[in-house]
Order: sequence, then structure tokens, then C-alpha cells
Amino acid sequence: MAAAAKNAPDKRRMILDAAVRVFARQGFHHCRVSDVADEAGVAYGLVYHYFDSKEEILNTLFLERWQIMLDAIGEIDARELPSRDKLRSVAGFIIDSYQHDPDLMKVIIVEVTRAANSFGAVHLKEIRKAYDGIAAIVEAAREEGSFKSGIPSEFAAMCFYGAIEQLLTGWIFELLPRTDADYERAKDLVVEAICGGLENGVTSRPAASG
Amino acid sequence: MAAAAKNAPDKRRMILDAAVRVFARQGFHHCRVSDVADEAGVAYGLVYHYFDSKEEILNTLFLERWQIMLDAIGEIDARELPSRDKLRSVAGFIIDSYQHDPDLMKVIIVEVTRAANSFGAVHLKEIRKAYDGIAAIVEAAREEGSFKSGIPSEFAAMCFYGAIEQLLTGWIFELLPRTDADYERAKDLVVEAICGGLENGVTSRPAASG
DNA sequence: CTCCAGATTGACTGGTCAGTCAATCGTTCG
DNA sequence: CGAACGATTGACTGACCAGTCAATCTGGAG
Repeated sequence: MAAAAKNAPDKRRMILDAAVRVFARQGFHHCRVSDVADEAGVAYGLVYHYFDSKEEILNTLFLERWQIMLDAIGEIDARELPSRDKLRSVAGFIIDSYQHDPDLMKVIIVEVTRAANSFGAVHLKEIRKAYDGIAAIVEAAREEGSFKSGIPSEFAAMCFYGAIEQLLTGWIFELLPRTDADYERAKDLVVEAICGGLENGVTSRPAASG
Repeated sequence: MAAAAKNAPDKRRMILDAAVRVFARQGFHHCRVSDVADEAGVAYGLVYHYFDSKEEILNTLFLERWQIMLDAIGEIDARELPSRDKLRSVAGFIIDSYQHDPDLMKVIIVEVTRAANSFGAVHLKEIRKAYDGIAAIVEAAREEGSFKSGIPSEFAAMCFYGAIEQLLTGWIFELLPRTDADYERAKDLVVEAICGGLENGVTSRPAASG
């Protein structure tokens, strides 16, 4: 069986990967299960051999990836780093995730985290963990005095996460340029914008001049 | 006919208002046209007397309200005000809109501006105008030197708008407190967070010490 | 009162699609 | 070989629902 798993293509995985492409292209509601099966090169019925329903496919994709992000946030928070650098790492992780697999991130954001009436409500607990993780980083910064005490940490976390998600939305809608350099630059810019602020002042990093 | 319009309830308006409540409660995809008709206290067929399709109802709701917001942004930008105060006015307008009619704003955000695979793509041009309007405010601030030149204005606009929309999302999901005082406070906080930044520095307003 | 046009009604239709299931295939083991 | 069992197939079904339409109502004009 171990040998079989090595030789045979993992059909379950193929279905999940195909679902990412189909959901990203057509949206969860505008595609049929047969589209996913066709994209995976697999018979219709096999989808139901591995998954109980169309929704379970999306739930699986979301939970799989979201847990990785939650782990990353927790790991970043545990490092010995200035708070700004922690937030920069979180932003970097999310942007890297998009750069590495834009279809998957599109599906997760569009079909789950922003879908208040369907999957968003189902996974609210998990989604909230990410906000809480970011808020914890901000809270530590407030306590040590590097961040303003007047802005509640959970409020700041929403602003920070919202800004990042909006950047991904800009890329998804092709409203923002999408070269590797743009992704890389965005990591610094979003942290500079949210931590340092848009206004001229003294809090910005002495980064490259351009 | 003028008298008729005065006496008779405007059924078309009743259908639109009912649609807002139904779409907000169940989501566009998870409700039936008959739900809207029932909520409006109107026969099923009358919905199709006033609208060509279920989608047209949502399009109408979105365009009606979005145009008001675009007008508001344009009007705010034309005022003689410091850039930060302009952004504060934009944030205030959007938050007031949510406070005044949370169902409508929920529908617009969840079903349109964040629905990349359906209505979001259809109305991308209109959605973009809002980003551009905010970017224009930021751009003027950069030129006069009050905002950092290192952060592109369209990038800053996405961060600012994203932060606001995420706040609304927090209220929609009931993750953030929703008293009148919270809404009022959020207007200042979001501007302080994005313009002044989360870090301690010299750019924050000398506001009340709360 | 009659006629007309637009408003209103709700039963019905046509198409779509998620999910089922009986049949077939392929592999392993006795 | 052949039994056994999971993997795989795809035709089929049952439910659902957007949109149609012929009938009815209503109110004003002549």
C-alpha cells in the first residue's frame, strides 16, 4: 500500500488541486462538481468517493491552508524580534503565499474569509484566530511602549490584516501590478504604511531612498 | 399619477428594501426570489414586473448606493481641508453609511465589492473609482509634502480602504463592538492608525488623552 | 357605465445540478 | 484460479428555483 501510494497518482490530491483552479476561475457557486472532476481528469462519482459534498472540498482546502498560516503567525510571534519585524514577517508570509499559489489564496479569501453568509460564518472561529494572533503581536508592542497605547490592539490588527487582504484583492482584480518585485516591495510598503503611517514623520525606517 | 405616487406605496422601492434585508440575512445565492417577494409582501411575479432578473435587483442596489459614495468622495476632495481631515471625512462617510443602514452596506460589501467571481468583476470599473478617489486625496498630500513620497498613492489608497472595509467586516461578523460610541471612535482611530501609524512617534494628533 | 393600460397575481415550466448507486475495474492474497 | 475489497465509472434521479405568462384587478378617462 505504501508502494501504491508512491506509484499511483493521489486522486484525492488531484481533485483538491483541480478544485482550486476551478473555484478560482469560476467561483464556487458558478462551477459544477463535474467541472472539478473534468479538470482533475477523473470520473464524476470519484469526487464523492473522497468527499461528502462539494462544500467539503472547499472546507478541506481552507482548513488545510489556514492552519499553516495560523502556525506561521504563532511561530513568528514567538521569535525574538522587534514588533515591526514580526508584522513584516506576517505580511511577508501572506504575500509569499499569494505569490506561490495565487489561485488557492484567491479561493480562500473570496470564497471563505470574505463570504459572510456562507463559509465565512462556518469558519469564523478559525478566521478569528488569525486576527487574534496579529492582535497579540500588537498588544506586546503596546505594552513595551513601541506602539501607541491609544489604538486598541484588536482594532489595529483589523486594520493591518484588512490592508493586506485588500492588496491581495488588488492583485486578484488585476488593479495592482504583479511582478515579483512588486510583491517584494509590497511587504515593506504595507508595514511602513501601517506601522509608520502615511504621514511624514520620524517613525519610518531609514530604508533605501527610492 | 403624482397623487398616486403619494398615496400608493412604491412597490418597486418596497421590493428593493426587502431585497436588502433578505440578501443581508441569507446572502444573494442562498435566497430565492420568492423570499424577496414574501419579505416585500408582494406577489412573486411583481418582482419581474419591475426587474428583469434577480441579479438586476442587486445591481440596482449597488449602483444606487455606490454612486452616492463616489459623489461624497469627490465632494470631500474638493473641500479646502488638510489631507488627513479629508481622509477622516471619507472614513466618516463610510462608517456613517454602515451605521445608518448596516444591511445595505453588508450586501454591497459581501455580495459585490468582495465577490471577485461574480458582481465584483461586473462592477470593477465603479469599484475602482472609489479607490482612485481616495488615491487622489493621498496624491495631493504627497505633492504638498505632508504624506510620505515613498508610498505610492494607489498603494496607500488600498491600505486605507482595506482597513475601513475590514472594520465593517468586523462589525458584520460581530467581532468588534457595535455601539454608537464605537462607530464614532472608529472614525478617528482608523485615520490615526493609517495616517499617523501604529508606532509611537510625532505624527499623531494632539487629541484627547483617552 | 365602459374601456383601457398598467399593476398585480401565482401556478406552471424548463433547465440545471448535487448527490446516488449499481456496475466494472484492478490488485492483493489464499 | 478466484474471492474479496477498495477504487473508479458515469448514467440517472429528485429537488430546487429563476423566469414566464395568462388571468385578474384597479383606477382614471371619456
